[in-house]
Amino acid sequence: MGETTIDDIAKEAGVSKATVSRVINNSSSVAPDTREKIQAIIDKRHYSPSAVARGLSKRTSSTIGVVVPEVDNPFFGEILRGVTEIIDRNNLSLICCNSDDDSKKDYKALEMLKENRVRGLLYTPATDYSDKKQKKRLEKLLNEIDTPVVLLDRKIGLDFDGVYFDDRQGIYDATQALIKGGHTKIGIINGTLDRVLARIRQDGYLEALRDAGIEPEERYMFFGDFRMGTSYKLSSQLLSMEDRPTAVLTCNNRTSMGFFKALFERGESMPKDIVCIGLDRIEALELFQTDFVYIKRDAFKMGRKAMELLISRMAFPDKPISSIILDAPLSREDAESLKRFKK
Amino acid sequence: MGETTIDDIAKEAGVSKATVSRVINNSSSVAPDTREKIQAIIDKRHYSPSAVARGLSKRTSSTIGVVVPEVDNPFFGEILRGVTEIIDRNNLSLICCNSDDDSKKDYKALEMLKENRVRGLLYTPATDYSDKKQKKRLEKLLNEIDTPVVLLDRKIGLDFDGVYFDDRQGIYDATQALIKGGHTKIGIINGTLDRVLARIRQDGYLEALRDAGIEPEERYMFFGDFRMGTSYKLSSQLLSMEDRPTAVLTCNNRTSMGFFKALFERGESMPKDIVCIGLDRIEALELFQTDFVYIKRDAFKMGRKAMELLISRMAFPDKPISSIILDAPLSREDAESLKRFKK
DNA sequence: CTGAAAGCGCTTACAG
DNA sequence: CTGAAAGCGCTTACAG
Repeated sequence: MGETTIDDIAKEAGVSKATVSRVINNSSSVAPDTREKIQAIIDKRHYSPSAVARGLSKRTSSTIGVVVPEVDNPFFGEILRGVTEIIDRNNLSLICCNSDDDSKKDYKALEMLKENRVRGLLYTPATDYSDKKQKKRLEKLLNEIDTPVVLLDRKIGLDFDGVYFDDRQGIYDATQALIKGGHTKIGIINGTLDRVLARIRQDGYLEALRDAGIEPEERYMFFGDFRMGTSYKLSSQLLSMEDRPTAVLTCNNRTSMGFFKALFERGESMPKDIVCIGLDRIEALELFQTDFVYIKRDAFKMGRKAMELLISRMAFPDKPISSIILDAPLSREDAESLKRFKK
Repeated sequence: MGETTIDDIAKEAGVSKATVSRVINNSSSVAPDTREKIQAIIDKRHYSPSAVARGLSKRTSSTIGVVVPEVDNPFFGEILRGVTEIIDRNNLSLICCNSDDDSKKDYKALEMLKENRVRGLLYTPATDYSDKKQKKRLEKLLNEIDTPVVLLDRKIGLDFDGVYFDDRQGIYDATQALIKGGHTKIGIINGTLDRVLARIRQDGYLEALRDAGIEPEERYMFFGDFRMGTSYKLSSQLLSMEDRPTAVLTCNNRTSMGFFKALFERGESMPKDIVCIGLDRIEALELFQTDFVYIKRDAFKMGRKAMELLISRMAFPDKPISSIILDAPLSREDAESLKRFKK
């Protein structure tokens, strides 16, 4: 029988579809009794207007696009939960893309979102697009989408709104806490420095060392790719060094996992044999490793903030570009906990 | 300047928009040189046709709807990764909804998907809709959406395609493995039995006990809600029983977490003090609890299979309804591992 | 308060 | 091989 359309309703009610449209949208005034009659028919037939027809007609859509690099990483899962909460509250809908940290898929997702004429875009770039040509191309594409965009978690030096964590400060504080605990040989398992995420973290680490008058040692710095397997290998190397660090920073949740795997495999434990501060919570780890201190990033909040920023941008297209920086504090800052860092 | 439309391209090329449409869609033949000319203009202007206008015109869309109860649960994260993989491969797009296991949000999501005239629907019901009236209402809504639907992970007794895990068999096997290890007092931390997910698991448990001639003991059965906090409480109760079980089944990943939290808090360990088989992997747990045996469900595969089933349903609307049952084997079945279950 | 008409950006028979 | 025209299901000035 096909979907019921506004025409069907209009006919059954004996009015024009303009009038039906008015009651649907509660726009200009409609005589109370015709409104009721129309509403009754709508209810009876469970009619709901086509969002796509409406979108075309109004030249605007109510769908938001989001692209994340790893849907199955709890960090992004939390972000998505935050995003969907605000989406729901505003009667929007969400087209969700997974880029798998692959720039090809990233482009493809963006193209798709462009075709879908999304009303706004939440975007976590798959890579840094540090190559100038690539960046130009990305910028062009983003502009073609011609809709507000809010960057998520990863800066790429383009002029868009964004929500980020203060990872630099987080790592700085962590490093400092370790130093205060008496450590001077502090290792770091990071990503390669051509990724801005890694550079920022490295900066926090180096700065804290220098501020404490400690000369950074290159052999204590390990650069991988934020994946567990790589971190596992690097951590094994680190742990078997002759003159190894007494404390280690692991720069994301996957990296921490790799580190602990390597550590436990050696029959060592924390903080007895070595101390570690990680970036991001690892829930299951807390079951037994109750004194794991980590840099706490509230991804749920990031999702909410980003979506709110997007909505505000949609409302005020001309307001100045803004970046929201969320803090990334240590999960514990009480003296009690920090004492455990003592060498 | 507004988005470029098919009209702009047509004018610049000096042809009708019908012809432009033909080159975009590669439909009927177009003279090679006009095709090239048009394509050049399209490329130059980075034109891509509006999916919404096309959808309206073709009376069909290329977007799929998905509703999951917890975006931030790794289990559903994996499912989404599987889904997006097939989505990408078929040039579809995904509208993603999070129901938070709340039937109000569930309805709302479905309504929204209906308005968006999705081409197909992957649906994990928030609740069982076991109330007859509720179920009728849900069925009606699902039918109004008037599009193929594939149920994910949760059966609700409606006549749709679906992909499920064989949890009953999984729990059966787990129970049997414990029995073979000499256990007769086997506890279970399950969800309330008005949820079909819990009933199925309970069935597997009871059946295995009976098949072994063991009389099920009510006091060893605990019914919560599949959340960690609840499981923690129930597990604490179980662990402090006078005549407590020597082995326990935990019926999802959150439940296992709650169990281990309670266990470790008591300073007990596994398998020394008690044995546990869980449902679903807990990656971080493997860092130290390397002998945790669990019922393995490949959520990534479930996502892929479900999306493939949906596509095949879209292609063959009249084929008979089918359910795909994915197996849920023990993570280890070697004698070596199972030996650890020995009482 | 209400309707006729134009328009949103496409596709697709139908002619030629 | 190509174009004019109708239509997809809505919304929105414009009249009345």
